Amino acid sequence: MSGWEDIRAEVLRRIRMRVWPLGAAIPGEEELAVEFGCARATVNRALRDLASKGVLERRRKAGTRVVAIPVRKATLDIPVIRQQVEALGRRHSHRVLVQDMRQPPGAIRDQTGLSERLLYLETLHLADGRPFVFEMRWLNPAVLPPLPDFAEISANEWLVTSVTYATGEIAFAAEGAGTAEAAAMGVAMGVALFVTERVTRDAEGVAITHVRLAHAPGYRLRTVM
Amino acid sequence: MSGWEDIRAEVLRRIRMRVWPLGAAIPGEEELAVEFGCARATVNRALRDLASKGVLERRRKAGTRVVAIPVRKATLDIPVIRQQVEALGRRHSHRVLVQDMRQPPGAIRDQTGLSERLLYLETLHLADGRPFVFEMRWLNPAVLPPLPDFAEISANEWLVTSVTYATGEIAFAAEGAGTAEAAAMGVAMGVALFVTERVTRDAEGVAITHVRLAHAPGYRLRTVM
DNA sequence: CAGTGGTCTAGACCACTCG
DNA sequence: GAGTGGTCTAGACCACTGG
Repeated sequence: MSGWEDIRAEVLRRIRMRVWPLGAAIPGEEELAVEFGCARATVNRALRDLASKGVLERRRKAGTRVVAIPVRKATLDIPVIRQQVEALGRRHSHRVLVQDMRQPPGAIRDQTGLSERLLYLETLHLADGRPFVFEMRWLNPAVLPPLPDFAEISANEWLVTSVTYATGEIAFAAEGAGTAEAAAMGVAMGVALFVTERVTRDAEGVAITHVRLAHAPGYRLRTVM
Repeated sequence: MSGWEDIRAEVLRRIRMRVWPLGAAIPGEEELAVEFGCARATVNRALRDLASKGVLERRRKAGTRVVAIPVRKATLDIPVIRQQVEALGRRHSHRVLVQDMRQPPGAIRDQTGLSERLLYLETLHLADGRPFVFEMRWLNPAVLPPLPDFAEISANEWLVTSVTYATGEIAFAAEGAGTAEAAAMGVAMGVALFVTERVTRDAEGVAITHVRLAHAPGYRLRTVM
């Protein structure tokens, strides 16, 4: 027993076996380093990892304790739509249905903090020619480089390469298909669609884009714990 | 400039400014440590963090390069339902609607790898007395401690404290309300519901439980990037 | 096989925060 | 104020893998 992953495993074992009960404090790093016969940095690495996964809670001076009611954390991959399609072994294409400048509605203004006129795009993404995702996007030209021809490269893909590593919020929901979605995706109104909504911001917190993706019926977002 | 977070910020800046273009290799840790005037371990920490977020790709011998088409990673919190409800400032309660031993249907057998008879539970979770989540759960008694009275403590909550830090898979989808869900939640058939499906496994990979949570209309799963 | 990242060590200082 | 985790350093060895 010496690597930090071994130490993490031993700590987990003690939690499972109730050697360290839920909600209880565990020994300090120094003490564990002595017991495990390793450097404190190694213990630190193991405990920090478990804290990042919601198993432990750590505070200076207060020490480390096992979380009483764990809030598990899972990691999601947010790929570009073209990659999603190609990962399924299908061919991606897209069609721009709407592109103009317009005033954002109230809901978009609230989420982005932008009230000026924005570029609005409706794009249908296809997998092997069949509807895959219906995208409704608002772009803030004020904080973007010169825009390309979105018939050539989808806004979805252009943004990840032109705006590297921005921050923002994501939300997932289930919604019945609206008029535009039903028409574009060839489904009945009200059919349950998986919807992803995202606001992307630059380093100063100014909104770059707001996008709403409605996925075709049957779509599942997966991950492991 | 000296902490690992400062170094991470500087690396990100260079990527955004295209000093290091998308897809290109960046200097080795040794070289960067000299340039930044810090220890190699500090550079390592910064680069490892960016790799875990999908910005960099690292391989021994091959070195570190900027990912050409970034796959952003987001972290989700998976709380216990009672915590979710209470975080909204509402009061949680639950009702067990069905509890018996039965043969799992094909879909559950495929996902869990279990074909023997399992304990089946249908539970309705309420927030301030109104339907919040409809839970359909399969439990494998063979790998569980003695079961409690699920009218007292919901299976959802009992499991997180009795089966600490298990692994498994999660999937999210949008589905129209089925017969059981429509009746239990008081909504019309076919209404779009946000559905969470989870398989939990013990250390040996044996399925402990399969659960399907149908959230009441309006539910949104949120996170930040 | 050799270069690069992955990890460990022993020691040190610091920042936060509980009491 | 003092105890605990957070981080940094300088050096070392190791594991993986590309050429």
